[in-house]
Amino acid sequence: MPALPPVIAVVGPTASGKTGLSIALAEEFDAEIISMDSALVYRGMDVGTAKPTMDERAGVAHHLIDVIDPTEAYSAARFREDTLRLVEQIRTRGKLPLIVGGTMLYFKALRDGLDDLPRADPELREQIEAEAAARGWPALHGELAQLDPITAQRLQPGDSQRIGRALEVIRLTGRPMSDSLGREPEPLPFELLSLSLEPAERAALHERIALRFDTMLSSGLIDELRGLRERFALNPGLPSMRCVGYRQAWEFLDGRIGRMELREQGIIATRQLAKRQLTWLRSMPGLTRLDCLRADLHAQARSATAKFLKETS
RNA sequence: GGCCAAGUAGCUCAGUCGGUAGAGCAGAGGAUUGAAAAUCCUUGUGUCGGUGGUUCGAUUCCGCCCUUGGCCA
Repeated sequence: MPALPPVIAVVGPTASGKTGLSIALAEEFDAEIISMDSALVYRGMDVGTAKPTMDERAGVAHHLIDVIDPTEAYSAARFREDTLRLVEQIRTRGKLPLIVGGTMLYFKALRDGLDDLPRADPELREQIEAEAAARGWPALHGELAQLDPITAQRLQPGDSQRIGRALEVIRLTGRPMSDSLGREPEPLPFELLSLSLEPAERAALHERIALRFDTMLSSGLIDELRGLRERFALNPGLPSMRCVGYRQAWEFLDGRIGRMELREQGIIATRQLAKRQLTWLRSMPGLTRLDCLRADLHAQARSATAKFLKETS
């Protein structure tokens, strides 16, 4: 049976060195990079997302960066569609697809697929949001318990996002969300090597996170957000403005917190993000785990990649 | 040097009319199906600054000492 074409993924928590490693791998193996990052999709959000610079992108093609405005929303489903299409296109050009990022829901959606559910409906979401503001999320959770007891049971009464989504699905389809879940996952049309960058010492990652956030502040994170607020009709509830760093900078620009709190809370939020990403990674099977703190990380990644390409050719 | 206040969890603090203490934040663990850098759940033993005294028993009352603020010299 013919071997499936190879694709490489580089995943890991924030500040684990994905960008640097992926560009090195792309140059060595003639790859194009597909960004798997829910924050890099936003045009104009460069500093606070640690987006690869124009220099870094000059030598290696990057995809799924700067694809929407900060007023818009992307999704796991769109990522999966876009990525499957891009993998095909990149292979047509004779290049290696290299998927890089830290948005683990997107990664799961890519690997396992998604069930057949309706896409988000902004107006309906607004409506549900308004109901929640009036009655509280526990009340909507109670309503969900009537309409979709299976889903309601696995959700906490305060889990606004999932309760809202479950109600949205019912109102759009007339059927409970639980009816549509749990089909057999379809296999990916390619062979995937997943390199997972995980720090042996969490404290060392925390150090990097603090240093990087200070760099973001001195590189103009606040000015960047100020400019975005002038160019776009933004509000703090938008997915883009809930991104780590931007949320805190927003509070700072509104005068609700000072510079010290901005720094402290930004670093804390980044650490908590990294922790959630690591929780995802620990639960995921089939990853090739590398210690992102080791000096020979690139060499290890290179040799794992070369071995994989040899096996799949 | 004198007076006053404060020293309790990594941080900010509450509290014990004397029976060895608990919140928020941080940290840690977990969940995760079209907003996911989101959203949510679980998790708190620490010489209660030190040392003497009173007491059956002191983190709590008293003395002294130390540290940090403030005021006065």
